Amino acid sequence: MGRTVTSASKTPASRTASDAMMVLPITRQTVTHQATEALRERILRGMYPDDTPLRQDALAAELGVSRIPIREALRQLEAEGLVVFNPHRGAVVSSLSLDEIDELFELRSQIESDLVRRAVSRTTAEDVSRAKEILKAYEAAFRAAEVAEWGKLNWEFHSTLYAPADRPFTMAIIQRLHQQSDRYLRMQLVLTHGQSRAIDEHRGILAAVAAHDTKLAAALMRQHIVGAGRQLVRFVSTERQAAKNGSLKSRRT
Amino acid sequence: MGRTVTSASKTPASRTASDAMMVLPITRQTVTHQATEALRERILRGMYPDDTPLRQDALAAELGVSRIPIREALRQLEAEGLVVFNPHRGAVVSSLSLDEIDELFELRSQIESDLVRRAVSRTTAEDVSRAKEILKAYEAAFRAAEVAEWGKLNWEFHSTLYAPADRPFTMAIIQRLHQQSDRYLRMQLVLTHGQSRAIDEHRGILAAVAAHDTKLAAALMRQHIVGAGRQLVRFVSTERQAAKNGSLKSRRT
DNA sequence: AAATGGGATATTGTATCCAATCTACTCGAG
DNA sequence: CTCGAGTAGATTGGATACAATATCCCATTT
Repeated sequence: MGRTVTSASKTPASRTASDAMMVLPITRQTVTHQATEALRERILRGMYPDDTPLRQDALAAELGVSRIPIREALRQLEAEGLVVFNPHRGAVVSSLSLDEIDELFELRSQIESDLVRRAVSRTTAEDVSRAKEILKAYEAAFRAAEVAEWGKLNWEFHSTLYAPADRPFTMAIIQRLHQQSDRYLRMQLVLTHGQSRAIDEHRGILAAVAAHDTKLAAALMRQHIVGAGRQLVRFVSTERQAAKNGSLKSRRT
Repeated sequence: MGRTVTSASKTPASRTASDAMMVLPITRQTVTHQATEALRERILRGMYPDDTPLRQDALAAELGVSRIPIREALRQLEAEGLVVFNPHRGAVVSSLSLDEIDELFELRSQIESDLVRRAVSRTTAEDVSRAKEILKAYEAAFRAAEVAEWGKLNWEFHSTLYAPADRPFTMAIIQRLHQQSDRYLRMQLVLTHGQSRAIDEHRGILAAVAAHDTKLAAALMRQHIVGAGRQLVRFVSTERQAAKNGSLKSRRT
């Protein structure tokens, strides 16, 4: 019974090394696919902040392709919830309200704590050591505030813990929710320079999983996500308040 | 605080009446949008069964448009999980394995029972009477095996119960999961001519909601979904076994 | 001075056309 | 007779070109 790791199937440790060897044999990537990945990456990295209008011509020129693959990519990202289309007016990067961010994290905590619960009993020593490896890289990226790496590694850590549950369908959904939350978490990470309880919490969760303490692992995971959500809502709240005041001030000049 | 009903915002009772008046003023629908809806509808109705290859030329001719809007529609449906793309080989209607169907319903039961739990205390008498109206139409469609109506009404009933929870984000996700499950439930509905406990179960759930019995409502909802999932897995299992035997026999000739 | 209307401009939406790739079939060699 | 190479047809992927729509500015009017 093979476990599905939902597109995060690259082994995390040897990723940089294997990429060149894995990808070269299959240069069979369609331009639309590449455009989708490029745009998703840029949105997630915060290169295009919330509510940025996404001009098809500009994106096409930037990526060196025509508008057709851009449009198809935007459609896909729309369905992923990263952009919003307005007929004849173009697409903009989607923006979550505070309520939606709150809801997002509550939903995540519910689903992901359940995933851990299902996974723990099936988790092998190998799984744990893999998670440990990822966690090491994660902490480095976290401290260095390397937002690009951080997001990937955060997902890899979580998904490694969930993988033994063997729930590909649920994983795909959770991965999208992670995408959405990471957009804002990264922002917070950059501006707070890594002030967070995330590292300790991750270690605690991993320890509980390694000890096969199902209840504890699930509870810690829930707390971890709920806590991160609360913290993030506060952060975004003050950020937006500041931005609003700033725009008011500048409008007044 | 307005409740979001996630695109099912048409009031169900006056739908047929209001459609003509509501839609005519804004004929501003893009062809891509119409194509997306048309194709989604057809897949959900079972007009294109699982694994049907979706030829862009054929679809374009059928809808009387060029291939561009078709391709964009297919991209969107891909992100919704209804079709799968193979580079340079075209799109096919996606197919769920038995394990995935099982997982789908377990996930639904988890999320939806939680939604009911949150909703009950805020449910008004008006909400209940609306649900009652929908249920009436639902039962009629169910008995008549009008698959097209049935699916919509089933979702409307469920979403009406969940709406007071005020969880737009979760609702959007659940709506997609409903889409996936309905594809198979409809098949079952047609072939079993409405043999199901669904009607009684819906009434029971609504009664519990009306009585503001949170625990009972949530428990019944969970049972309803889990039960439907189990029944469906059995049904699809035998269906596929039969299909396989049939194809074996025909291959032997 | 404010509001309204018209037109220029920018941007998106769709169709047509060409290139790249896959599939299936034929033909020939072993 | 089987297997493989090669070629023809079909189909998708992508670019260019054109049409439809929205936005913005400015003139004109009240």
